Amino acid sequence: MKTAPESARADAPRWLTDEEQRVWRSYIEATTLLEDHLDRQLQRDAGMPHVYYGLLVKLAESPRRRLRMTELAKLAKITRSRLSHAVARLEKSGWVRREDCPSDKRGQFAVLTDEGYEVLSRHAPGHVEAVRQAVFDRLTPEQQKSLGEIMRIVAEGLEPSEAGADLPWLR
Amino acid sequence: MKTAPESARADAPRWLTDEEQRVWRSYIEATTLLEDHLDRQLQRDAGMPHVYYGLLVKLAESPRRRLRMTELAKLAKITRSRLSHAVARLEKSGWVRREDCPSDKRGQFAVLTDEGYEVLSRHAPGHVEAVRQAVFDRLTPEQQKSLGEIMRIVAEGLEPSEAGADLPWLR
DNA sequence: CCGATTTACTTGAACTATCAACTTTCATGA
DNA sequence: TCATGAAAGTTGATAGTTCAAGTAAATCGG
Repeated sequence: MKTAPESARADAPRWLTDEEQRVWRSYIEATTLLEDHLDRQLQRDAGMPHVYYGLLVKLAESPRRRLRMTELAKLAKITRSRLSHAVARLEKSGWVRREDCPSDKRGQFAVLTDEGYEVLSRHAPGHVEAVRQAVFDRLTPEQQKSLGEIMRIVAEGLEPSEAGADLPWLR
Repeated sequence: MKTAPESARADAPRWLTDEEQRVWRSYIEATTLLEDHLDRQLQRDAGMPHVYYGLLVKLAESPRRRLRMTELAKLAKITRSRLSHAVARLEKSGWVRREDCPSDKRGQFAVLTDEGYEVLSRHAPGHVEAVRQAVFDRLTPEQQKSLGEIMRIVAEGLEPSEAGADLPWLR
């Protein structure tokens, strides 16, 4: 009778097959190259890294162009600490401003300034073009669909709070 | 007769459709969460970020466990500058050592030390397990195959030197 | 109402990344 | 042989990220 591999840590590691390795390497290469590419594109054209651009986008899409810090951090999938630093820098650039939350004195809103909105509008075309050229223009519609499904699955699996992943008795 | 959109910069931006946007957002979320996840896992367990782990892997796979700096940088898809700093840190940790290249006095080899190899062996199981849980365990074989193809295409499209992308007369 | 937690957010230090500038060596072609 | 330019790699300054620890306000359980 075999022991069920409850604690994989101790068991023989489930190595990747050759094919899985090829997939994984391609993943690493593509994501590294792409993130670098977009970072450079945006840094050069808009003067900010890709993540910061993403923050402005989230704000622009939000009612009254504002979001609570924690909310923004969740949407952008970054830590609150990282966001604090990022917003500090975006504030210095004049693209975001902070506002106190009236209902919760601990709370802060990050608000997209007009200048921030302007920067976004000005550089959005160049950015989507870069994304298109790097990704969508190269993939068939089926591949695009597939990519969406796959990334959705992976993202969901890693979503912080994994709904009690380490608290199995709560499931 | 319509003008061909040769210089997309000036034309109406080719915005992403709603579906394309969803795909793109999922991509961003998945890659952000995954890279963070693996960084934390490796930082906690092995004391180094994911990229550095990748460097050790490349070295371990190479003959005599060594690579020229430029070669390693190319394989890992990072700049030589970044690599210089990274190797300096890995040297400090005792996992890599530099060696002069006899045939080219400008050249340097990065060599994986025994200690480096040991660290790698020790933490590889935990790392593949993390990759499995986050990615392969969640995808069907078809999805895995599809992911490989897609990432290969994207990576190739971004490969530095794009084989004369800006030298169209050479194509 | 009060003490204990939790939540919201910030801070500073240590670390990593980027960019441009620099040194050294190699290759090329008069 | 010599000058010129390219290649290999490093460096230092600046910017961004992480982690642990911190403050202050809200909430929860008696």
